[in-house]
Amino acid sequence: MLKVSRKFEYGLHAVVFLARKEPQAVVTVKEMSQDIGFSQEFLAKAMQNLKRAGIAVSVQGVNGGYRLARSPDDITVSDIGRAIEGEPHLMRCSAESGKCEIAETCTHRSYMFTLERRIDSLLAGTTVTSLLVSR
Amino acid sequence: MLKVSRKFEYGLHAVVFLARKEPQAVVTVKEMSQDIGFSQEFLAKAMQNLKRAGIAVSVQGVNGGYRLARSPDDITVSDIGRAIEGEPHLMRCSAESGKCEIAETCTHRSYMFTLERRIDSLLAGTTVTSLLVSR
DNA sequence: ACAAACAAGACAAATTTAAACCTATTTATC
DNA sequence: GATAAATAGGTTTAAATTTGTCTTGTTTGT
Repeated sequence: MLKVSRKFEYGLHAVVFLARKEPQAVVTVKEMSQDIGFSQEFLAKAMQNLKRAGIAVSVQGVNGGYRLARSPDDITVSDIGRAIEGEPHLMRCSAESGKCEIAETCTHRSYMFTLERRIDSLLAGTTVTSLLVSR
Repeated sequence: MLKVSRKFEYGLHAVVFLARKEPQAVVTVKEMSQDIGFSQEFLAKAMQNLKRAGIAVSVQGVNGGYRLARSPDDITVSDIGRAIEGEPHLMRCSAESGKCEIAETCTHRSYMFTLERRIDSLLAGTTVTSLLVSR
């Protein structure tokens, strides 16, 4: 219940990894995947998602790699989730009306949507910086 | 991102359906699936989960069916989620240490666990009764 | 006895996720 | 300019999960 994908885990680890480096340090996918122990190719896909979402910036060519596009203070778990898994949609009807057979007569949708927003608010309130301090 | 399974949706609908009936009314899976428009066989599986979790009570034989085991006030979205999809585990390492390659050296697990608990608290704070009032 | 209904395991189909493969492009260095 | 390191991204394969169906059994009111 409520679990995130492995790709999300990879991406989150990578962002935390980059956040621990000097602000503008460029790190290769190879280095990250070796340090973390994940599939290099698959982590590369996650990094591409993060790049397209404006969370990471890529540097091509030799000595290339990735760095964070902005301060860890300004990147949230919600941002990473949206970048890799798309918008939060607790129920199918939230993703697209018509996806649920009884959307018209359903009386509890609106409350579930509220719940969805509250969950996302929790994720949006968790910055990468807050993940850096070990507790 | 963050989506629940179809089985969960079916189960949630069924619980809300039962909650709208008189307290001890027994309803068949057939009636519920026809009213709601879901696969009868599959909804039956969801009902079995709800029964095992002590959320619904089954009545066998002719005129049998299901009724809620307790007041809608005392059934939460978290209960239904646990009954159908199991415990909430945002990350693999929360489900079982050793499921993640870097659990030992991972510094942000604990914070993610906190986040997991907070999300579950939101679900646990949403009773079926609160889903009944249309807004 | 019969029919309606739940119980539950086994199976099959469909979908999603994870991973691998391959080709192209970019760019620093020699 | 050639080369090698790296990202870009599409295609395909493999694995896992979800969804749905089928079948058999049990319970119980009529």
